[in-house]
Amino acid sequence: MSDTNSKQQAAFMETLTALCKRRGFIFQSSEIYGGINGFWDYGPLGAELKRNVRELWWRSMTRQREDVVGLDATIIMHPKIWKASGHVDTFTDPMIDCKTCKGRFRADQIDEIPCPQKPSKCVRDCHGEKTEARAFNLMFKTNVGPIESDENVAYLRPETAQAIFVQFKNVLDTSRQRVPFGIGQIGKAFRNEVTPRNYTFRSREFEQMELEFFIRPDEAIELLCGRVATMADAPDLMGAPQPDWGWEVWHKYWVEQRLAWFRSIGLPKESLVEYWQPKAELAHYARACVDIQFAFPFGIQELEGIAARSDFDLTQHQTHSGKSQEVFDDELKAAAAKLDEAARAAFTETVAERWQAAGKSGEAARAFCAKLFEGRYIPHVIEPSAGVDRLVLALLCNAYAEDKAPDDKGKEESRVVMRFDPKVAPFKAAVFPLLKNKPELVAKAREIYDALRVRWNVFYDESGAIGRRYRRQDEIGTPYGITVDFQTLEDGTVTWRDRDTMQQVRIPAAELATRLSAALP
RNA sequence: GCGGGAGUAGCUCAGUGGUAGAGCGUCACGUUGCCAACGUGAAUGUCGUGGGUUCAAAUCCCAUCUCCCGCUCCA
Repeated sequence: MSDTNSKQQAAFMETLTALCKRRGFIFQSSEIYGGINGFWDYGPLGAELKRNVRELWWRSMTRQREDVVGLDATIIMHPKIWKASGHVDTFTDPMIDCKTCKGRFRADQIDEIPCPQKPSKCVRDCHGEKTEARAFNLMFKTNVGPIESDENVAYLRPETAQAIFVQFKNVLDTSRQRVPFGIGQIGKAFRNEVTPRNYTFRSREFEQMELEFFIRPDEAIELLCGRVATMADAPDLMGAPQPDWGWEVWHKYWVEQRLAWFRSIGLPKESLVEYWQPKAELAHYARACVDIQFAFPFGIQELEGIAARSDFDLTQHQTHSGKSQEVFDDELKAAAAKLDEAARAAFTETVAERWQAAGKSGEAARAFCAKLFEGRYIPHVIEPSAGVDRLVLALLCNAYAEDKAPDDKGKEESRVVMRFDPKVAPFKAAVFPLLKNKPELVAKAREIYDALRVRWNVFYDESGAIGRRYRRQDEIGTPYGITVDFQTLEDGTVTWRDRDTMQQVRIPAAELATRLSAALP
């Protein structure tokens, strides 16, 4: 990024943050006490915008799908969950900083790690000036109960995913779902980031919208369908999921579904990047991970990660809790029952060879196959996990526009307009009486306003010249303006003004609800 | 964590030791027959916070918080 670009982009972010504050989208948390780093509040308009995003996600991911159900779990959970997930071990190590070379090292490894400046010596023995070992933990810590002790330490969840995994069995038992199916959740998560940066993009308290979609292991699909469909079969990813889809197809399916959703709420196709993490970048348990990225002014950054996590998470929780996370699949058992002894042995050996080629144990493969023949397995999972706050920020960045508009004398003036998709816009419409000092206009406008606000978030404004009121709504992204004038009193029509084109048409007031419904499916 | 810059009205900013300001915005009243019109009036500041120097601090010093930029970090 060039220096000039970098300055322009910083200036853009300053303009945007100023607008967000001035109009009540986003405030710094605890501002009157000097603020607190990495925490942000949503003002009246931001709260509406964010709520719309959550509602649209929830609707498309759970209510409009037969195969996904919802969950709303607690933020504080049993600390063993974070042990099982790997978060405690990875993030509670005491760390030592070297003031000389600026390196940061795990305290238990300073005898092994060579000094970056003088590799012949280990970090312990090098000349660098080092800090005391300090606890370095990205999880927020608290105590359950009023007494602070090591016995009752708990953590604020650093991700919402684990709650879904640990309630997997309860949801399966009560929701009448069967694999493949998903559990969706929206909720707060907390990470004690080293450097919160880029406005709300990386915050210490943030909200996630996550789906854990549980699928059969490929080997089970092979038993059921005879073969496993892959991307080479060119499956229809926007159509209905098929029983022979393996993890690869399911993973790509969710990438496509999610991209389509982002476009549906107003992010243009060209602003979105599908980034496939190279093998070396993947976490050890992940088979594939795609980041859906957005071209923010400060760089191309992740909005959502879609990971194929195999059976890692449920297996971890089965091991740590001692509670089986296996499902029973009677279709699978029936399919296996049709195989004779020799066919089963052949299948088992094929799987064992495949696993061994991938560096896993043949013994484990044989045990796994024996379970499969009984209809039992631990489901694999595809995880589309999105950040609500960074998506709201993307919508704000994407919506901001300055264009030229004529004033009342026909002179060109610059206009700030937030081009939100109507579905996410905080206010869907604004209702104005043309003149405030004409009681009959005010009464009619208020009548229309009262009728519309039953269904939509609608704004009423009577102060100032009409053009000024239009511009105020442009700046907060209200897509439609409805103006009551003298003709309204005669024939019941109003003017309907479009935010983006500034065109006006006369329509009967009775059609307003139909118009709004059409724009807000 | 390191280095640099910044913090004064809701926003953008001026003010370098001596009465805290401007533009825009907001609110009220009047005016106004469709794109930031006009008139009159009003509100809003412990000058980021805490301490120090001084007769006197927005201004000088120290500490601290927050924001921005560049490194570093980011399961």
